[in-house]
Amino acid sequence: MVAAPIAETGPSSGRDRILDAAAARFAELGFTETSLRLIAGDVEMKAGSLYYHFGSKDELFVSVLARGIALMSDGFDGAAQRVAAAAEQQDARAHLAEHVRAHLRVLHGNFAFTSLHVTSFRTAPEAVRAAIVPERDAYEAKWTALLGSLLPGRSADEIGILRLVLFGAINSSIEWFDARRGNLDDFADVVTDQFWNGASRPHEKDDNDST
Amino acid sequence: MVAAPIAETGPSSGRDRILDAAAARFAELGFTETSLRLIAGDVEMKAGSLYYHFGSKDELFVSVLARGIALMSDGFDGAAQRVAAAAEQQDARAHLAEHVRAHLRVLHGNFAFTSLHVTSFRTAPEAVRAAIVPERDAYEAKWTALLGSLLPGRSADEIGILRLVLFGAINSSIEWFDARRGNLDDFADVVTDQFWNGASRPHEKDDNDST
DNA sequence: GTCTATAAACGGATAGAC
DNA sequence: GTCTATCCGTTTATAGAC
Repeated sequence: MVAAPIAETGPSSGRDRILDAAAARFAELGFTETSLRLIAGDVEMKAGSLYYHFGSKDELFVSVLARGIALMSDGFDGAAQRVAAAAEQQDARAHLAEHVRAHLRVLHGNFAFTSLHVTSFRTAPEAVRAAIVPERDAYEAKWTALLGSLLPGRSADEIGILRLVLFGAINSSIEWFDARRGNLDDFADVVTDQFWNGASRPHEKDDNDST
Repeated sequence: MVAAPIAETGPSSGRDRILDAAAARFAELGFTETSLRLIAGDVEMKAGSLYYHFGSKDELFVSVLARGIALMSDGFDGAAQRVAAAAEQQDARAHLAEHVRAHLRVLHGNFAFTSLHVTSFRTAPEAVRAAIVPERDAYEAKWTALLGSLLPGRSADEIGILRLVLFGAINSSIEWFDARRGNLDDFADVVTDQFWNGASRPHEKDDNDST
């Protein structure tokens, strides 16, 4: 599945413009603090008009979250392809680094759609959570499988906890990382090194950067 | 400063009962989704009566957040005292483990007051954030100083990022850790080992547990 | 200290004109 | 496809009785 199909009506159709504006406001203010009147104002429409494109505020939010997951999932698959296509066989650390870079690039490169999964998912209406949980589970399963293959000595329980710890470390960066002040790939390398080698070992720079 | 002074009017005065109920609801539903009517109902009062104890909803939320930080800060100081009083001089890893355990124990042991700092701080009203930022900074500074002393080879920038990565890994546990299914001190040990030694090294159990 | 009553504003959602 | 107008519920906060 591809995350960004061009809509039939063109690149910036009414529906997509609403989706972009909604994502930006949800990311900025949270779900409940964002009113439909505010989103409508951002695309120079009236609140009632949104209901031609979306059935409810919940449905609009689900659409935004679904797009966020689709982008993350595509990013993971792209990283897996680059690893498979690498001329020299990569070691485990380089393999992990490729995926951490991909995750962080998509996360920060589509902030409005992806950050909501970190900040607003827990307090979202139950119906919203239920609608998006399967897609989230599928993405998390990719990571669990990856870590399991990279750390063959660990039990399934340990892999599960390590994934949560890694996600906590990486995803919390949306609350503080500022792309104008730091380089995202550099941060990805620091996190990978910390996770893989530990903070007590001197940091070795990863030169296997892909662009 | 002590975090839990007994109020003049007794252990469960009106004000403290409101504070406890508010914290529980804020943690469960978030700031905006929690109405004053709901909090009042939990303590068998009417919404208007809350204004005798608190000037506004914002002020009530700030009081909850401030108590959360005070508890975390006291927990850190307690860990520091245990380290200083240890008969044998502890190594860096054991020193870190003591503080990670203390942080996690206070975090999960006072969930209603502390989890809000992880889940609801970012979307809180600007006035609320401004009021609580100094206390948060002071707690973070304790950790920055600790990590700096434990990792003398690292630059201040690196220490800052490592603290954020560690906080992300630890604090995100409030979204998934269930004390009924897992042992919190065991998790603290896993996180400490992962942070200090890295996931690629076999896990060595820490026997220096304090009770 | 707690209550009732109410002000004033804002929310999601719908109906029907154009 | 978008607008206007409106319904109806909920919110924080205040005023004054008890």
